[in-house]
Amino acid sequence: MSETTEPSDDKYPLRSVGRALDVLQALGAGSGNGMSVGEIAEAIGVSRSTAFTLLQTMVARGFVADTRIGGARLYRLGLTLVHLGDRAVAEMGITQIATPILQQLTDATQLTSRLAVLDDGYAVAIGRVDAPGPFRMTASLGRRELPHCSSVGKSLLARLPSEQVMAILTRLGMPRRTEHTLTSQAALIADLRETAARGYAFDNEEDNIGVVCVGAAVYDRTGDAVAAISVTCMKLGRSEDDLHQLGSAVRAYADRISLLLGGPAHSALPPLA
Amino acid sequence: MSETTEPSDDKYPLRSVGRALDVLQALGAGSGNGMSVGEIAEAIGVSRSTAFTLLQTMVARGFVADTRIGGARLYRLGLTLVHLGDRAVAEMGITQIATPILQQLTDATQLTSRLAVLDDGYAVAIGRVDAPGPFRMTASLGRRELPHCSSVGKSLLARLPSEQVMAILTRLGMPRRTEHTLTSQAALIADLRETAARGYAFDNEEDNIGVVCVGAAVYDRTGDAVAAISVTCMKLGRSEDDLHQLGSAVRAYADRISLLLGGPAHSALPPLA
DNA sequence: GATAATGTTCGGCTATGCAGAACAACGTTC
DNA sequence: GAACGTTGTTCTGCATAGCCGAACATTATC
Repeated sequence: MSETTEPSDDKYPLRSVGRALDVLQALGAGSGNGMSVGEIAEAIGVSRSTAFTLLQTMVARGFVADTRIGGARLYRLGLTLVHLGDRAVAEMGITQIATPILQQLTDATQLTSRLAVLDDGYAVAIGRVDAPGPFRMTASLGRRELPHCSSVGKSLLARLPSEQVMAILTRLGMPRRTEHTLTSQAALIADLRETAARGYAFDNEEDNIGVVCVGAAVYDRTGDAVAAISVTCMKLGRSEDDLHQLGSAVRAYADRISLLLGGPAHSALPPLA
Repeated sequence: MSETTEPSDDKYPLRSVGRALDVLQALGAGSGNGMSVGEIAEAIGVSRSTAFTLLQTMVARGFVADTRIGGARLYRLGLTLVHLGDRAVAEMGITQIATPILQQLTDATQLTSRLAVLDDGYAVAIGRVDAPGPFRMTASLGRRELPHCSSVGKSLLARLPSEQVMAILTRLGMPRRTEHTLTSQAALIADLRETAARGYAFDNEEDNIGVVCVGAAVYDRTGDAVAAISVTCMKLGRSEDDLHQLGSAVRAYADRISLLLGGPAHSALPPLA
């Protein structure tokens, strides 16, 4: 997985600020073993001295941590970011309510479960309970994921008016991730209709071969889908029936969260506008 | 809790970057309901137009999220920060190993448990498992906390050579937080000696009246205290004996994490240098 | 010990980012 | 419903903050 951090064409008002953010994203995309000044400079396309100055200011504030190792310095993401990320999640409110239910869902299914919201059209996970055991299924938080090949994305899109869905899909595109990815708006909207009817969504190897996710939406007082939850598992040896059974289980847990928010269960939803 | 975000005397190389980071910290310290351009401008001490430009660049990158509400705009922390915070924690490695044990500790004690490391002398939580029930004991992640009045802080300091401890204490100061806070280096070092001997540390209403924490250090292959765990509870009606019993329980769970890291249990530690 | 590969500092030119004021879009009040 | 106040947004010009390249310092490598 060689993610290249593109120097994000600085057409933004504040160049130095943009570059500072580039540094953070480069460190976030990096191998995790830290980066040297030179590496960072190259990654964001500036001179070493510029990168150095950027890093200095961010280290002073705890946004970047540095560790000297002999004459060299390695830079990594600082813990201030942990704090801000935690605050950002806390401000969303849903997380505290949902996490215990996610834990129950993971206990019941032995699968990694996630909580996600729609952000600017993207599906973004804001909570997670890892499956027991050393399985290390990469479930990162806060990363923007395309909604058309994600169970939480589809759960959330399913309750949106189709003009809005089409606007989002047009804006973000529907790139093919696997041979099962739905790449036409018509196909996806048909899938969303089914999803809305049954109350749970599938990602059937549409994002990664061999991996399936099952998601269901969470509704607040106003009946809007404000979030979605999902579980992730291996396709290997699971029948259609198994997946549908999993689906109604996930939907049941989602309904429990909706209940805590004062929202309706899926079965009590008003029809789509 | 009226935390004022001081405009952090811009004596840093890059002014605009420093201000951008100020904006993030202001949003993090804010009420959580979002802030307007004007509020932010005032908080960090710049003109409205400057704040506006700063916000624009950060919104474009997802570091800040904006929500229009009528003609007004409210800014809050963006989800990109969640991603970076998650990456920062993931890069520390310990978290994945420790979290299941923290969960067990919380299950066994019904108390909120935390995992923390020493960062620049400060104690910083990087993992947390909340107690069941709606108790809302504020346990924020990633915030720098003074080590002299924290059970995790004291657990970590206890295994450091006393010159280093004194250097840290001198640098950070030992402000009085409650009537029980240890405010002299001599008193704290005596406490640390006891802590090192028994393998668990107390914060006995030293940070907040009515709240006690019990912590224990986690050791890696090299025998260094790389992290510490703790539980937090109300003082109300707990005897000395109860707390010591809790202490040896926390120590036992910390030892389990050390074991997973290939490090020694507390009882197998070499004597201090 | 010489060479290479870093990290760090310096200085000068330029473009950048700053503030303040003008403009626009709302909400509010009488 | 019109005048006002408030807040978000754009504009413009000047000063300086920030960028690069090159020199210097430091540490690994052979």
